Amino acid sequence: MPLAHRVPDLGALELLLAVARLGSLGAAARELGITQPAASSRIRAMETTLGVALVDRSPRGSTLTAEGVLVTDWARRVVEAAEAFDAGAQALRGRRDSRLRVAASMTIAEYLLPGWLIALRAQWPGTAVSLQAGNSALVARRVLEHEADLGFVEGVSAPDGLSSTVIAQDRLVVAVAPGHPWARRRSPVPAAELARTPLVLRERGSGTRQVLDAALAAHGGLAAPLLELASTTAVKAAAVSGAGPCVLSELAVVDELAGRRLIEVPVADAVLGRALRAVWPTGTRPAGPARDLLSLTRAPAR
Amino acid sequence: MPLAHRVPDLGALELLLAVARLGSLGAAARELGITQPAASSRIRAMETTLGVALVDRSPRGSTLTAEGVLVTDWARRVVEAAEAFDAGAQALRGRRDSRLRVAASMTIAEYLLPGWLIALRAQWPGTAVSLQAGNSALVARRVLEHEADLGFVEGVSAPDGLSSTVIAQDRLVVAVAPGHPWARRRSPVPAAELARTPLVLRERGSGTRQVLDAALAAHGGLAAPLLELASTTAVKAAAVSGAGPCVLSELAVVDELAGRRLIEVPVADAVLGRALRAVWPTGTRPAGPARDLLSLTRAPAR
DNA sequence: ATGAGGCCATAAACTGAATTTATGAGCAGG
DNA sequence: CCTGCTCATAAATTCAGTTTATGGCCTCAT
Repeated sequence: MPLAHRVPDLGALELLLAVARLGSLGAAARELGITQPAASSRIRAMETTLGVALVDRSPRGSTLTAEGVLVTDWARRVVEAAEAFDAGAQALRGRRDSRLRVAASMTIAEYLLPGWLIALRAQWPGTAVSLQAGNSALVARRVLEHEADLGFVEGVSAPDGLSSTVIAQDRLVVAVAPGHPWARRRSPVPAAELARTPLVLRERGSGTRQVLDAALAAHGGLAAPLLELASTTAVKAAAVSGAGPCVLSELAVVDELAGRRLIEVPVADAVLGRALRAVWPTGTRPAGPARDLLSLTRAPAR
Repeated sequence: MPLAHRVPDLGALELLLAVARLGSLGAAARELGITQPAASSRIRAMETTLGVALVDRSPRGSTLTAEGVLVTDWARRVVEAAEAFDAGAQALRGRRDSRLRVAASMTIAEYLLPGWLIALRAQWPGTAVSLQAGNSALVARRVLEHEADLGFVEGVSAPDGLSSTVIAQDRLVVAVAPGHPWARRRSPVPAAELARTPLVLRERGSGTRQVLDAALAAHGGLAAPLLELASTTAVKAAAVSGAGPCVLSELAVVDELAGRRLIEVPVADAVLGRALRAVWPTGTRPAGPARDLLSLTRAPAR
């Protein structure tokens, strides 16, 4: 039952990617700092547990089989997720003495920041980053007190005393399980109907909840929630299992929408957009590493 | 340097998710079939290597710390990628005697199929699936010869002798590295300019190349390629490192676009869309597991 | 209050898997 | 025909994760 027994470990997946890239077991082994027999043995172990030949070995190198190409592509996605984990974890560990101290809202820290950190590392290696995640008020305070060099918040406007630039546009999405009646609607749901429908929501006080409250105030205000849950994950899980419609940041549900575990329900007459902003103390322009990071996050025309 | 030493293994990540969900080390251990001290030790090891406390332990259970929530969310993405890997790998191993034999083009097998398989497993557990990946001609042949119950191809029209339904709309995307002049263009690139620009492409004969050839035939035809590479991955890598513009399926570059390693360049006057189709022998309607899978893949209005 | 039952931590022995060292065999190219 | 690359095999070693066994802490119910 546990996944870990059926999926090769990260080291083996990384090795497979190196073999694919370098075309040789031995070269891949050298790159990863292990010996060639170890690499040979790991690849072989992988092939036996998967039941598929992955590489064609020859006296002048190894190339992937057709199945190997596919497996390698799937492996790449696992390794990329692990890289994002690593980038985030390093920032979380890095503390006060870091060259770049970042404070970010949960949503941004969770979905966007790891990617930025990977890009930052690629472009300016050696930048030590520390991350503090929390709500908008915490981010604002850290930046104002110069405990953070750069902050990231989602919200309609920037907190007092802070300059900001919009780096992306987020959007709240109404989503339901595929079996829900709204999943088959052709026309958008009127905001008033959304307002009077019991929803699966985060608890009062979350940023998402506040935006939703404001957007539906003109349409009669939010009905009593169907469920009030403490985390984005719990809200998603409830909605996927059919509890009812949920409202979450687009960033939080892209995967579920792509995998059709949730279906987006268009809404009419309500503005559910919100800006994602980088913020810094008014007066001081971001410089050094903060400026580098900012340049990576600027949203293009999309 | 190797990633595997800094990122906890999949078992530990899975354990962390179970702890988050169940609120207890012991309960999580039971679910994963290990003993409580083992779970305690793994979580502790994780905390020391990450340098961050992840769970608040108490005599009546364990809850995640603020950092723990973030780490768990990042871990979830790794585990989800591993689940996709597992689903794909199982289908690759499953052979002739499977209840559902699928043939799919590389792009679909790589990006879409694992998600479908996970959904299929969730909704109809115990369906044994076998997967054969290859080009359109191979998929068509397997389906015609009843070696596969269902096929998935990308292309303008369905192969002869096969019925089909469009399950999604794919699109070829022109993308460049952020430093490329086209990345800062405000106006779309005219098709004629694209046609006379040397591009980074897959080798002649690939589906992507064929669609591009057809689309640009009316605009002077493709210029000699800047680079001709054998795999989608190689094309992406070349484009990311600034070799020049590449043209790839939208599915292949969503991650790079989201992480701003590549920038999409809009193109005027050229139709770069193509349908993704499920195909089956004319006459026989998909039934049983094939029908179940088909129902999962039908594209909604998006 | 006091015992029962949940939770987690610690210690020591065990097990097994991954690794290294050492070696051999096949193929290309000077 | 030797040199240098490739990968495979075998045996010894090392190390990490696990289990078994125990103890402490807290809450709840008697």
